[in-house]
Amino acid sequence: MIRVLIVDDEALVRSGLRMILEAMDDIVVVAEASDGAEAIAAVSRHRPEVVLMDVRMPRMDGLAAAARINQTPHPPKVVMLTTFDLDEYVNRALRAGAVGFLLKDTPPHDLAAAVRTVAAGHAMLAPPVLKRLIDTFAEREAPRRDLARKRLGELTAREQEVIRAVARGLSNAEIGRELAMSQATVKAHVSRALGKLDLTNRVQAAILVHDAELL
Amino acid sequence: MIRVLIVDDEALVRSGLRMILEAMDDIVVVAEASDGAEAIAAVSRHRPEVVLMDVRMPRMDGLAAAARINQTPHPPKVVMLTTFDLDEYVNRALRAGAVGFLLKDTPPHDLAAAVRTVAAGHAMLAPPVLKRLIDTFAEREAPRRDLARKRLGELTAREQEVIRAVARGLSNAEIGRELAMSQATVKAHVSRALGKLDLTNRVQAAILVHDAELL
DNA sequence: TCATGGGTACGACTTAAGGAGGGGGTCGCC
DNA sequence: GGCGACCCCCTCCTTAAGTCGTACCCATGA
Repeated sequence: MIRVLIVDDEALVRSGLRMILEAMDDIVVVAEASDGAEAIAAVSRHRPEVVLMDVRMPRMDGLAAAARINQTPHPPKVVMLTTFDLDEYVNRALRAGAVGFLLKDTPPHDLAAAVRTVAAGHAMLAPPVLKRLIDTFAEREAPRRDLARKRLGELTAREQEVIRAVARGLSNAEIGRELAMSQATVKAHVSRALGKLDLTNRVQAAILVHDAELL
Repeated sequence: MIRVLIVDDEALVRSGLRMILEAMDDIVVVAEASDGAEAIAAVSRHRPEVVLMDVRMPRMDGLAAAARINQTPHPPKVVMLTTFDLDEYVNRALRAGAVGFLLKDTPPHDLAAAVRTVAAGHAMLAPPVLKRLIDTFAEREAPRRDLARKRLGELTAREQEVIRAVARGLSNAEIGRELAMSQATVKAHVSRALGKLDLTNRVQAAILVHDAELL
């Protein structure tokens, strides 16, 4: 039997979820809570394996509650529920330690499957949410990274070496030692690189390298 | 009818997949290919909606092929297949534009469901893969970020403001103008912040702020 | 062939950053 | 009222960073 805690500020939503889940013979709803604070209390009292929790709630919201719940000794798997798939929620929820993210219009069958999936230790995201996550991951980050790489690509090999060392926080003297060139040459490379990249100081260059995700 | 292209270097795997998929009455396998190069040719010839492609193949591997396929005008949805859930593959595959990632031991029913899911425009990852993705996303990055935040938290409010401005690549003079304080004060704040953080120059501070993902 | 241009390298010079050591001021708290 | 923490500012000084001019190597091609 998978022990589930339902958290939502609307009683109607809670009873709807309860009905769906209680219909499964391997799932039991051990408690309900109507906000984050109650949820935390309910977790320690009822020790559920899975928590289905709304994102938006009065007093303490689902994200904060999820974070708190995941700091307890043997935390249950937290699945966030939401009406809309707002991606800032997704990222924050995952960082808060949630292992699932479902839309409230998920069909009963899928809901039960999701509960079983997370109870089995797997992560589970509704397709639109997953798609959004991938988009964020693969595309939203990529343009800045790719632009940064492209810009760095305009530098000569030696300039790139120097600029990467700059981005590690090294001084010109340290770079000179590391790359076996005089400090004057390091400065010349940095200066030429800054000119090519249209930057005014080495901190900006360091930021660019970090955006390019090249250490 | 969902038109599918199967790409794998082993004929046995191809016929296995074909058998599973052809058993579904809404899916048709329009072609097979045995490596990445063939896959690209087959995509332009047969215009499939979904491509099921092995990651590891001779000549051109699945990741490279996926990237090339996604550069074509109306690219099909690419689902990567793999035996093991090596996460470097996952990240690279998603960056290459793949919208799905399945393990080869996926049950027939799930395989068909995955094909329908991606054909419907959704993303689809096998649970272990998804879990790994989330872990990478939510946890592997987190420690460094949290440590950086903790360290920055030791600074006073004003010091933090100054250091964040530093991390944007501003000079002391610019920071002074922006925060309405003299350049001397900016220097004093920077200097004390560097001392507290045990750093030797502003580039290192900038890196720290970027690790903290603030700004 | 020798002229040209890009890459690399250096030193001299100017400007920015950082350190040391102060002096005030406000605010909250014992 | 004294104390500590934070904030703001200053001067003097040292060191680091950035700019400019120049020189050399070497490939490319007119």
